[in-house]
Amino acid sequence: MALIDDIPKNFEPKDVCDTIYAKWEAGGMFRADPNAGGEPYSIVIPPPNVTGSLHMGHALNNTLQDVLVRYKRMDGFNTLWVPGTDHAGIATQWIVEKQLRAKGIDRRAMGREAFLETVWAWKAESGGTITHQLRKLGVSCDWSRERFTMDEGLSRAVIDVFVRYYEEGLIYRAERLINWDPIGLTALSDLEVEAEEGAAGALWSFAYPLSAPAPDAEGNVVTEVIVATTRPETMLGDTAVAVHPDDPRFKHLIGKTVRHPILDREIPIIGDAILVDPSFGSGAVKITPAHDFNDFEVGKRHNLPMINIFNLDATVNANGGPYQGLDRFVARDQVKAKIEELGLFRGSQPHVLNLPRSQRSGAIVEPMLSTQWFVRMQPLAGPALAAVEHGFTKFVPKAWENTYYSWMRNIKDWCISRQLWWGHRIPAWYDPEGKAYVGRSEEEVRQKNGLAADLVLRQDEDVLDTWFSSALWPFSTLGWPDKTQDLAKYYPTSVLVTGFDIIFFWVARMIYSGQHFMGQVPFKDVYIHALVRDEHGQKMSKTKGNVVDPLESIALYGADAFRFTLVALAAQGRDILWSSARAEGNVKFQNKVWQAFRYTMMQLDGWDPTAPATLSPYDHWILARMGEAVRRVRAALDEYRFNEVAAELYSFTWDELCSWYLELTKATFKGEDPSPEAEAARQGTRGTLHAVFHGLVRLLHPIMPFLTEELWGRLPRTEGSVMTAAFPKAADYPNDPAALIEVKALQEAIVEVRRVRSAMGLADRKPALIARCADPALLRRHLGALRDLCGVEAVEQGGPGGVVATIVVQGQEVYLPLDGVIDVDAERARLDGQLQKGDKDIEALERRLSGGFREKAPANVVAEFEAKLAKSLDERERLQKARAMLG
RNA sequence: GGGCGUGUAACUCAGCGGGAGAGUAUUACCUUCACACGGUAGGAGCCACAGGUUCGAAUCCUGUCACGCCCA
Repeated sequence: MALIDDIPKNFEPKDVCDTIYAKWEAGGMFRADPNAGGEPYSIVIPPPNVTGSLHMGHALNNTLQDVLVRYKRMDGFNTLWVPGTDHAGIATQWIVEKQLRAKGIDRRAMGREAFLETVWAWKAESGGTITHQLRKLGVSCDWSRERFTMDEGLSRAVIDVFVRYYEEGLIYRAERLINWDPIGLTALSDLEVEAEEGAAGALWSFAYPLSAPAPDAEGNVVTEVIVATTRPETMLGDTAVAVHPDDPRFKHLIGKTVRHPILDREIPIIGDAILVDPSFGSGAVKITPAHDFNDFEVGKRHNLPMINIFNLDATVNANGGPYQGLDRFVARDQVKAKIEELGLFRGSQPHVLNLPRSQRSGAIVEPMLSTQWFVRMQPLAGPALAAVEHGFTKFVPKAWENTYYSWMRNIKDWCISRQLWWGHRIPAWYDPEGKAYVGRSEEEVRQKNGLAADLVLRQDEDVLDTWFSSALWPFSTLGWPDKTQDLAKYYPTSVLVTGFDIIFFWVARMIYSGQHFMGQVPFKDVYIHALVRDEHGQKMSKTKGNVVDPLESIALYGADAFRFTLVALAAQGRDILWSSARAEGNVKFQNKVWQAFRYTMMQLDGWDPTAPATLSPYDHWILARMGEAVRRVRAALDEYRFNEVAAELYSFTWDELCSWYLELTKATFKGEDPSPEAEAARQGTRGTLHAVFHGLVRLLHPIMPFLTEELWGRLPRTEGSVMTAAFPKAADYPNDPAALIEVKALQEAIVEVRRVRSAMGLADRKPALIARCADPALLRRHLGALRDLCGVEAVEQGGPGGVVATIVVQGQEVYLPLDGVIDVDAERARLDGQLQKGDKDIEALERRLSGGFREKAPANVVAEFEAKLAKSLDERERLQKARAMLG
């Protein structure tokens, strides 16, 4: 039975992918062994939300990591890719709360422990979803090392870090103005607040009456100070009015007071040059230190009282007097009405402002005075900045380093406590007086502080920001704080692959955490990829408007073509617009590889690697081209130029291997010549076909793992999995300049003959043509190929005569007698077209070569263009002669 | 307000100092024994606009316009 009979006519990913993946996983092929040899190459996965499901961003992110890991694994590195998931505190807690609410259950009513049990149950139920979806993508991560940010080991790392930071004075508890989410009822970090830009608001002005009228510089009596605000309700918490100390309009009022028109209190007028811009608004500013970050700073500078006017749900509290109990926006309207009623309203104008919103709940964030835990950032940021500045960690593309720098240079202390239940509980205990003790456990706290056994301690109710644990991911997943083999072998990791949206949230925090606890940055490179625009409809809506589900895409195109598409689209830039047309094109590519393989297998029937074999120029040529392709693919992979990897594989496979080499081998196999020379040639070509496919399958593997595994299993003389076969080296494929020149000449001849045929309206191979030229040696060497690829049956020696079409190959006229085949007019028209095109070329080249080009351009460039011009001129001359002969 | 990015063929995008590229779509011809998910040949672009640097600019610089993102 012939080899090809075993091979299905088409590649069916559905039928084989799951089986292949299961075999890899069961075979332990993803598993890393720190004791094995090889230079380490390690990656930690950006952990997706444990209860999430795979979206296009994950698909891109993990495909790129898998490409790198598979490449390095094949290339002899000791490779580890650590997978895992993130507990995603706020997001997960809210999902579960919502589910409970649907059943009419309130989490507070059920209590902390019962609630956490419910969350764990939900995690158990849905937690496997995304990791199973990742498997569909073909990722080769070491599932035996899968981690979860809340598992025992990582929790221990979190507690340890908290305690160490605390002991070093890098974590403190204090009352500060923080971002408060009045719907989620928790503090947020600065990063969890997003600005809703361009919200329509009003700049609303009112007057504070002076407690005692005062004369101004010109002696006029001043009775009020006008202030403007976008949040009138906050006047309930005003504790000052600020003016610029040099503003002649107000200078004399500094130190005087105004009367609060609603609440019975005096408010000082202060001078503050930092906050007040005399040219903005009235030049006077109301100050609400407890509900505005700028005002808070003013309050600290001037020792102002800080009056909190809101409850945690952003209703007005007792300090708001008559408005107590009202929602902040209801209170706003009532305050405005009251001011108008009091005759103090002084106008309003439309104002565009940025509304701070909670990233999770969408609530308008309220700055609130609150006691929370913070990480002191300055001491950590310094070394983290230096690490990138000195290149210990490199961002690719480099431009992202500026983003990192600008954030790190202006970094503020990080509020890490969250008023949630799902997360790492803060390891702090309070005695009845409220004094905090920090330690790894209540026992440790008691022991360390010599607390009496009967002293009641109460653990902090709050949990840590999820990113606090994510920040430790590159070393906590490797076993830290224990000194593990994994840690010794695989830290620091080789590269982090992630999107630019979490440079601040995650990348920066991992860098300083790694430096602080491991003494080394956590990764050498950070590859920042674009975001796939689709599901939020930002740009995708233009064409389809639909969310693209990676699992649907995998079902539709197969994981390999899907991955190939993502890689091909992964060029530098900020956006990737998913293109189903590209995906469809890559399904065709996948099929092309399959069909080329079928052809190869057909020809490998009768291959005897031990038989005498000689290589044709075509064999030498494809091997040389293969070497070049390997060189380029490696270079592109090494520099994270993923789209170039895909483009190179595509064009080598299709445009060189399939379009030329496979076609050229047909002539070799068609000959029935039984001579030993002919048989040796056939064996040589069989060996070359095998060598090329043996290399190509490995070269394609990192991007198309399933297809290549399937092919590898069918290709003779392979063993094991392609996953662990060596990645091709350029040196495996000898260069052969003579073959390159020879085949280039042949290609030129074939293309020229085909053009004549096309222009004459002739079919590709019929009728057969004869070529005639002065020196037929070159063409005669390739008669088989000429016959096969452009229907030239014979090459004669001779000149023009009769009705001929003329082409120029390698500077030699080649005549194609066309007596009785075409009329002269058609050839005249064709030559005129050729000449016109040639004239355009010559004109462009002459223009380029004029001016100062010869003097100023580098010699090699000058030579290159002069050669081009000479060739074009020569060709034109020959074509003109041919044209003249036709009259 | 500060910073960054994008504007290239009908569509989606590469290229980012040396004669304009890919996929899809499109035109003509071809049911050739790997592949019609194919083959052969072609058409299609003042590379947003205006200046400048250079022998040479889609590519570098300046400005303008449009769209997008980040930070305050």
